[in-house]
Order: sequence, then structure tokens, then C-alpha cells
Amino acid sequence: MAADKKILIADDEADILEILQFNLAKEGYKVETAMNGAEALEKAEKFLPDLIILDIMMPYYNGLEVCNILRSKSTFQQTIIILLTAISNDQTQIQGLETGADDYISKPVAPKVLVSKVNSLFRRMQKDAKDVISAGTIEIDREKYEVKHNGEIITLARKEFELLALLASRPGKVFLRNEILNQIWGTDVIVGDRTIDVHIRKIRQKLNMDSITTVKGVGYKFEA
Amino acid sequence: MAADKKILIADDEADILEILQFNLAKEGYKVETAMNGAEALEKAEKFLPDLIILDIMMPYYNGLEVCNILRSKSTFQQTIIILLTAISNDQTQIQGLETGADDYISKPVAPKVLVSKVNSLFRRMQKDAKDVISAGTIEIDREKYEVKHNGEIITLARKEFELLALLASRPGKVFLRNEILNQIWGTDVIVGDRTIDVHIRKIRQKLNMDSITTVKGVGYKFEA
DNA sequence: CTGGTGCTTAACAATTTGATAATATATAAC
DNA sequence: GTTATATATTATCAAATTGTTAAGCACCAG
Repeated sequence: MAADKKILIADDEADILEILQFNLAKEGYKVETAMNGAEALEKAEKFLPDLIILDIMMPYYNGLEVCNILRSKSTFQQTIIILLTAISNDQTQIQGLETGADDYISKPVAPKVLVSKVNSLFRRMQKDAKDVISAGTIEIDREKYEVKHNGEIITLARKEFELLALLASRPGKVFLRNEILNQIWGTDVIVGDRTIDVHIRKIRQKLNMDSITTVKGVGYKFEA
Repeated sequence: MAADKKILIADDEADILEILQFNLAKEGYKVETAMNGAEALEKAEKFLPDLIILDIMMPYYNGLEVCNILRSKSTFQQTIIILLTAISNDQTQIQGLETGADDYISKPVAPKVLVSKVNSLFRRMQKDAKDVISAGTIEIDREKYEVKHNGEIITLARKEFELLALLASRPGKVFLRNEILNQIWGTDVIVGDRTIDVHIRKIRQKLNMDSITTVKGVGYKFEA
């Protein structure tokens, strides 16, 4: 379940660090630790965690500062950040949320609470995350206009991209030629019969795999 | 969590309105509703929502029109706008972005999807307001109007700066040409086709690196 | 008034894309 | 197995898109 997600914990109290580390590691997460703000920043850069837990009260950059610095870097825009606060003071909590933290937990921390919060944050972020279609070894990101095959970026021209995105939007479904024409070329543009074939061919060529199946007399479908 | 953010929903179907309203209110948002375009405009002025959800197909000004009108007023420049579209047609989606919408959701809408999209948009917008963006070796300071590349200060003219800041606000995302025009030149100014290219060229020249990628037929994107 | 800067445009070059035609191959029907 | 039909493949060309350069205008500081 935890699928080797990486977590960085920063707290200046060694015993708390240990308890949290133990409990999260038990869940299957890969955990690194830091004892102050500066170290947290350093390790974050190297370790590239998916989630970071920051104690607010730490030497050399406190938790809020670290959070701020991280959030200003594009690398950490998507990283989940949880703040640990000793005081359940409203001010601090609000400040934390303004800083861009995703959640906060007030000390003392019950390990069970932390673990379940971490799990649920991962679940939530996954849903929220992004507008990408992923099917098998292929990932299609509409926003970035980018297709990845086994992690490798493949450059598709506009029509090719749209065609693939359309087919992949519903894996398994057979798209009639007319359906494809309407969706991608619109109803007022008229193109010859072979045009679709040619684009399909180019996609197959570039993806270098047979993920697009021809259903003769009907249309095409995408499958992982 | 939702910190009394205000949301306005406009749709002519009463039941959809009710479902969405219920789900968003449950999350802690303050929700108002409108059943047509004219009413949406009216309520927007009074209620001053932080986020507006517009069905595209509505009587008395459709969603696209309402979006256009709102965006032309300075009051609503910062307001988040989501379009609801019945058709998953690319054309409509692209038109929506060109009109200045921040996102679109295709019907039928799963309440959970909407809620998480709303949450993530609020989070994203919060980040975008950041004064300092840093991506890779580049640092952009909105307040000082200053760009640093490897610590070295690079002087960009205003339009150049704004263009770079826009692209860098979401590394990886492809900005359509019209999206760029709306964001930087506004909806009422009309400039020639090559203007964007020329500015892009100057930025590339001054930064002396290929961090801005052309996606032919679509737009430009910034990458670290 | 003058020189400099920023913004836009026009004109042209360079590039990429998408569509088509022509031909080959595959598939289903008979 | 042959024929008719649908799709695959390939090369080619026109159209669309972007890159580049230089020039013109507006504006501001000195």
C-alpha cells in the first residue's frame, strides 16, 4: 500500500523522531530524519520525499520557515507537508495553512493518529493530484502535453497527441471513425478517410508498441 | 480548513445545483447559487465569491459569456472560475481556457471530483500568489521585479518579466497563446501574432538557456 | 531636443505539421 | 482460393506555425 513512498521527519527531539520513524517505517514508508531546519532543507533536496513532517519549533530555521522555503521551489509544490505544533494555538495553525502546509498535528502526537493522517493525506493527494491518464506503461499529461512511455518522454504532434489522449481516455472502448472525426476534427472540417490511419500509424511507430488495436470495419481502441 | 471561502454555483438544473451546493457546504464553504447567466453576474457582484462554478449551457448568458464578462472586470481578475461542460469536446475545453477559466469539469460531475478539484484549486492559487518563484537555476522575485539565473541578476523588460513569471508559475504546464494573451495583455487589447514570439525570443536570449519549450500548434511551457 | 528603452509590427526564413494520393497488405465474405 | 473491402504504409506537397531580424513609434530622463 505504502508503495515505497518517502517521508522526511524533522524534529529536534531525538526520542520523538525515533518513535515517529519507527511507526512510519513499520507501515512500509521509507523514512529519513533531520534534527533542525537547515538539515531538513538539505535532506529534502537530496531525498526528494513525497511527504515532509516538520516540527515548528526547531533550531536553524523553524518549521514555518522551512515550509515557506520549500514551497517557493517548484520541486516541492506537490510535496505534502505536515506541521507539528506544540501549542494548539489558532494563530499558529492559520499561519501554517497560509504558509502552504497541507495539515498540522498538535503535540503530543499519538503514533496511530499520525500514521492514519499520513495514510489519508496520501490518498487524498493522489485523487486531487492531476489530470493525467495512465494506462499500463503509458502516461498522458494533458496539461503538459506530454506522453511518457516507461518514463521516457515521447514527442507527439498535436493531432497525434489528441488522438492518443482520446483513445486512452477510455481504455478498451472502441471509437468509431466518425466519433474520432467529430471529437478531434470537429463537425465542420472534412478530411479524407486515410487521414486517421496515417495518424494512428505515427502514434504506433513512436510508441513502439501495439497498444492501439484495429477493429476492422468499426474503429480503433486503446489497451494497456 | 475551508476558512470561510465563498463559492458561487450557476447551473439551470435545480437538482445538480442542490447536490453541488450540499457537498461544498459540507466541506465548510459558504455557497450561493444562481439559475442563469444574468443571475450569476448579479450575485457575483454582491456576494464577491472566491470561486465561481459556471455551467456552460445556461439561459441568459451562457457560461462562456459570463466568464468573459467577469474577467473583463478588475474585481474578478483573481477569482477562480471553473466551467462545467456537458461535452468532453476538446474545442469547448480549449475555448474555456482561452476565455480565462482556471479549470473545467465535464458532466456528469462526481461530487467528490468537484470537491477535490475545488480544494486543489484553492491550494494552487494560494501558491501562485507567492512573491518568489524558484525553478531550477532560476529565481523570480515578483516584488523586486528581478530575475536571477545562477545568482546572477538578469534584467528583463516588464512584458518579458511578466511572461516569464507566468510560464514559471506552473512549470511544465503548456500555456495556450490565447491564455497568455488574456493573462498578460488582457481581453480587450489586441496585439499581432508575432508579438508573443518576439518576447519569448528575447527571454530565451537573455536567459541563455532552453528552459522555454515550444509546443507547436498549442503554446509554450517553462521547464527547469 | 536627444538618446535610450520597451513594445509592437512587418517581412521573410525556417520549420513542422497534416492531408492526400498511390501502393501494398491484411481481412472477411463468398 | 478468390474477390471485395478495409486498413497499412510510404512518400510527397501545401498549409500552418513559429523563428528571426530590423524598423517604427511612443515614452521617459536628462
